[in-house]
Amino acid sequence: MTESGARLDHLVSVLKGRGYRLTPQRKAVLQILAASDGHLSVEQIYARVKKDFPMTSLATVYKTVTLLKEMGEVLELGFSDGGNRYDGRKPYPHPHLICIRCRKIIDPEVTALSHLPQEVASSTGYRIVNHRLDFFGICPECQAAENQAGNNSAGQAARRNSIRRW
Amino acid sequence: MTESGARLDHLVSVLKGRGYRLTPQRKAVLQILAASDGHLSVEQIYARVKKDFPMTSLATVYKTVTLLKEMGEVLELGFSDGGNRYDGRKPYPHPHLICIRCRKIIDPEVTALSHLPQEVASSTGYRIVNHRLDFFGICPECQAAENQAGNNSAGQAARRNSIRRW
DNA sequence: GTAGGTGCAAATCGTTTGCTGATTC
DNA sequence: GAATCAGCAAACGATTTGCACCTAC
Repeated sequence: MTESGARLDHLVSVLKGRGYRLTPQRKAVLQILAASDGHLSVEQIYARVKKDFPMTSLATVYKTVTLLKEMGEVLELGFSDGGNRYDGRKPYPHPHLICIRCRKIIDPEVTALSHLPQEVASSTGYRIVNHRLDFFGICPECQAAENQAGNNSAGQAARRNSIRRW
Repeated sequence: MTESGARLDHLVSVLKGRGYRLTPQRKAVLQILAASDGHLSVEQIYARVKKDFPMTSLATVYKTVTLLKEMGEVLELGFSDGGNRYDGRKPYPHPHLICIRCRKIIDPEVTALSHLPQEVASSTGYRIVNHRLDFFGICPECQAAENQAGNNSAGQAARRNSIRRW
């Protein structure tokens, strides 16, 4: 069985185990989340679901994603500008690396972080339940594009206009 | 001179140095940011500004905070549920510890993190320009409150209802 | 005097919700 | 056959914006 197939089976069993119904729309969302690279927006999920179920509504996608999030089977990467992303394959805290130009997100390997929550808990008395580590930068492709644009004013304007919040 | 006084002078000089006018409303926002604990919401800033300038509008507070953010003099802690906070004293990346019950935010001491951006840059080819590390947990006060509430159903309902997104 | 800033209200946009008819189990 | 779910459209809430008037310089 494929990795995404196993993940899909798990999601289905968790859903049914809690007494939720497996509608075609939900199954489509689960499939997409199980097979994704882990950084989909709701709009992206919606677009892919509609290929199979054109009458699916955006609200249903939101409801399903929220349901999975509450069950701990999807990790929400929330951003204040509304560009939220969802990871249905690794629904536990892990570092992310986000390109501020093209919004691509990857999972970098970062060493020796597992002790940090315990360290913070010990020094502050807080009970740590979650954490998040994001790096923001410019991916190699966007760096190349910027270099190619050179120092002409059009390139500078493009760079100015691509500044985003995070 | 006090620390917040020095910080205020710095903010004023940066603003004027870039040709921006120092209006009473802006000065009030700068004072509050310079004197704050570093984790104010826009609404909190607005409420404090209005004590001195009751006719100040929320839009002006937003504009001033955005201006300072673009100048790199305020750190925005954006959250996807809209509860954004602003730090006018330490406008550079540093870890935060957020209570998911009362929303209190403190700056924990976390060791040996400065090498991480370089490590990620080396292994991925990204040019890292920013990063963010947040810990989410329950502060000692809220832990005590939950223990006092005990295992009665009212306490459990209170805990259920206080779950927030992050 | 004038460019820039303020206040107001309306617009924006991702997300949530109320409701009615349809569907899973 | 019910309780749950989907679709729709309206509501929501933080933030942004257009515009007419005002004011710091």
